[in-house]
Amino acid sequence: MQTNAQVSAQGNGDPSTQQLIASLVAEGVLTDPESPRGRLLHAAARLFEQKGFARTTVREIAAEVGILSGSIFHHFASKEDILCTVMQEVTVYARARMAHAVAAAESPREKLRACIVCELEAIHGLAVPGFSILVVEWRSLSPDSQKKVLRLRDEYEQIWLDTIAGAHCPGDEPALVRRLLVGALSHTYSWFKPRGRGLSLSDLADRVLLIFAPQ
Amino acid sequence: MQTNAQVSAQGNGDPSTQQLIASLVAEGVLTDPESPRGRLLHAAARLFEQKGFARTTVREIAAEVGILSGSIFHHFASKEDILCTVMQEVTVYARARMAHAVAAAESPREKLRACIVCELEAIHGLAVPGFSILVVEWRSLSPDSQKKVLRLRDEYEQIWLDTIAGAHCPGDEPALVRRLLVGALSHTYSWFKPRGRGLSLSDLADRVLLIFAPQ
DNA sequence: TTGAATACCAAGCGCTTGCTTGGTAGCGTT
DNA sequence: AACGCTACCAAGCAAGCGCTTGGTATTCAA
Repeated sequence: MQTNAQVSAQGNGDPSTQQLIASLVAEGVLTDPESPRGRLLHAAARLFEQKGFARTTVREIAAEVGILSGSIFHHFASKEDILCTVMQEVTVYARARMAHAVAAAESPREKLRACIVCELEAIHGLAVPGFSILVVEWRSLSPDSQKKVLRLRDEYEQIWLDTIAGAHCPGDEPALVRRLLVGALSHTYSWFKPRGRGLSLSDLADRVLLIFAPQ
Repeated sequence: MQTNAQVSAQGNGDPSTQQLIASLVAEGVLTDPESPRGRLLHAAARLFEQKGFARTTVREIAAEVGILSGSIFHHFASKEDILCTVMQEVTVYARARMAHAVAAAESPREKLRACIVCELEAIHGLAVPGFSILVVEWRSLSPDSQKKVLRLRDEYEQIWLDTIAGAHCPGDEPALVRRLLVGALSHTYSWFKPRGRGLSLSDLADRVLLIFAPQ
């Protein structure tokens, strides 16, 4: 494992990102983004994020990759299957990315900051395309599909809980802090613009850290 | 104004709640809940909250009040018009309720706590049926409809901002605190159960206050 | 007694939706 | 050359959707 490679916020182009994706594809937990199935998943994620699941049609997803709507069902059992797969792969990738960032940080407080930055980058489309779908479209999933995603989500949340526990936040209730934090961070999606001239993402992370882990 | 009538969390049955509604109806800013239009709005709010806007059909809303689907369009121009009206009336009512609670509290810190409790009660369906729709279904609204609701929403938010400014939260940035707070509180919808045997709503409000306004 | 307004029904139109079916082109393997 | 696999097309079905239209029952004021 390369210790000096802190995951950057510059998107999907840089080498360390591609390396992470490649290793996850090799593990079999991520679909190859170059494959037809992979390209469909990316197109669907983009559309679901942009317009929402219910307002996105399978015809639009198909058109995005240049095939007809019927051909989608060669790769997925149903429209919901697409959403479920997107959510699973997004979760797997986000988890791997955050684990990487936490391992690279040194102090407990820096580790917590790394988590915050990671999730903010994910929410704002700087690092994990489709991440916001996990929050917004949760109810569009059937109970069975929810269980599948939840199993992966638990692994993601465990990193958070361990990190919060290490940082000694007020009240010493990591689960509660995480719950308030995930809400606060998710909601930044609807007001924070990382490319604006005001608050930067790094500034925002500092402000959040100041409130949830003062000292 | 009756100063001793703190708005309770017991739902829609108690006298002070009915009095508040009646006065808003008299002002013309709320539809009479007994009227056909009012009953449709309540049914729609319930269904939108339960199943989401896209997954609720006008036929279901109509059936809920015992009429046929076509008859709905005697009262509303479109399905979206129903959603927009629901959101407007929910906002008006929530604002009135919170203004009342803030006025009844004495210290700045207690006023902030009153806001937190008010919004938690609203989110968890204890006081303002349909409140969660404002958060979850925002994107289901056309830009024009969004503007209409936003104008009312601003009045609601102003109460929050003034109250936060008075309580001197860390960083002294009321707008930022409110933004993190609204996310944290909204998200409690997906994990906090006010009727459970664990944390009570009042306990939760205390914990939130401890983090966002320590002292 | 008339007329307007309100609230609703009965029927169905036009459109979109997710998804199915039967078939084909290209490609690597044997 | 024959096979099988992957990826896709062409056509369309069945169902559900929001919404329209023309008409009726009831109520209440003039």
